[in-house]
Amino acid sequence: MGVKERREREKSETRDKILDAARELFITEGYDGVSMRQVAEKIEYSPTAIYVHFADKEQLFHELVHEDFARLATVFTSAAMPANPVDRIREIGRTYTQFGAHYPNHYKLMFMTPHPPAELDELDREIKGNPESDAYAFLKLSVEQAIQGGYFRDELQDADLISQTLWAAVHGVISLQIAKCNDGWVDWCPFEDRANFMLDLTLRGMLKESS
Amino acid sequence: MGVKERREREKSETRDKILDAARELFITEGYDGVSMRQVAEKIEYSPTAIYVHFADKEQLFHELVHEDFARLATVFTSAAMPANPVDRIREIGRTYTQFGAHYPNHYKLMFMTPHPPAELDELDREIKGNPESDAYAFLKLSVEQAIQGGYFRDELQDADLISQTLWAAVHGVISLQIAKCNDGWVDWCPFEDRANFMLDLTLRGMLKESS
DNA sequence: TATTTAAGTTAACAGTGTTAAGTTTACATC
DNA sequence: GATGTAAACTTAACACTGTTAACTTAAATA
Repeated sequence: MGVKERREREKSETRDKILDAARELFITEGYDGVSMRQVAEKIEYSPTAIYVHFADKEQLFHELVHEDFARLATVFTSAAMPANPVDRIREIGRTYTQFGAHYPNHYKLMFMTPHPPAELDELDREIKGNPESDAYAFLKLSVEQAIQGGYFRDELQDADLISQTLWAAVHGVISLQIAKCNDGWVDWCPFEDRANFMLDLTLRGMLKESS
Repeated sequence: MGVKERREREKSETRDKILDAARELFITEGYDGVSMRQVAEKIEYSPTAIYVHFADKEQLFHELVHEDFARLATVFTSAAMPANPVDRIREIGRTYTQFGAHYPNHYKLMFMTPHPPAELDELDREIKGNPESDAYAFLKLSVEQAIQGGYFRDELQDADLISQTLWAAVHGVISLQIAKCNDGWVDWCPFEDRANFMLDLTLRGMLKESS
């Protein structure tokens, strides 16, 4: 009676093939630069075969985004993260920055492209809020520890507000870099300088002592 | 001999009609949500008539972006801007935030969509660097005044780095709001709170006295 | 009046995401 | 072993996209 299992395994294998091909293309070519036909050709299936596994292009993309959210969270938890919460926040920022600089198309898909609401499924609800699989939750945990450790000024108590603002700060540097790196209007400072300065600035704005 | 002038005027009139129609559609529907045929229908021309005035969709979009850059700069200079450079920087941030919150699709086009390099033409070079028509130049001027006024910590001397980081900070809040406002993963704090906190944080990180 | 110029149109091409209908193939049941 | 069923996959097609080439039209010039 292992037939059903094998069939499911086979199905999820081609599903994964689609995901892998799509990821590779999306990363290099961007969302609009990739067609369903290209994805199909890469795995030597007909274009419509994809629709057996995914409702549409949007959902295929969504699936990848979720996978890579989780992967980013893994990097956060696995990497040698400092014990000190403030140092850890800084390290999260650095990791996040590198992720964005390294995979700009990927980053664009994940954080710069508005998606329709897209309800959370069962798996999502399991991941959400878990610091080991949810990057935002990991950041928030570190912020909470920094608050409890008395590192931040006393009036700063809202871990969500602080986390979201830190995130936005680093995201601002990355996304501006991706969207505007070669427009002629602004003479950009080196990306790394901007990223470092942003982290210094926001952390200094929150820390108790201006050592 | 005013024939040539009249013809040019007529041509630029239909050109403007195209721009106005395109703007209205782009703002509400976004770049990908608008087709050349829709723009054409709105002004009751054939789709290909647009190509007499613009090389392609990209350039039509580009033209709008430049116009609105200039318009934003006008708001900056015309509005009652505080004389104190730090207060002015704060006000610039507020104005910019409102612009983004009010015209998200517009903002997306201007600051969240990567464009090809697109060389500057004559008009562009005239605008660039002029605080009255170039929003970035206006911000940078205020930052320079804040540096010279001794408001910032002494090691902060690079007006470009500071301006770009301030811009990135506010941009981070706005763009994250636009791209991720209704994803289920993060329980977002109110947008205004995040924007205000970001301005407080970055300015506090730069100011001399932590009053 | 004939010629030129250029704005605007029609028809078409190659591409897109997606759907409906048909095929194939492997399993389950009689 | 023949028959029925389910589901992965394909073929053909639809309605759309941005864009080009060839044509029309109308006005200004010579």
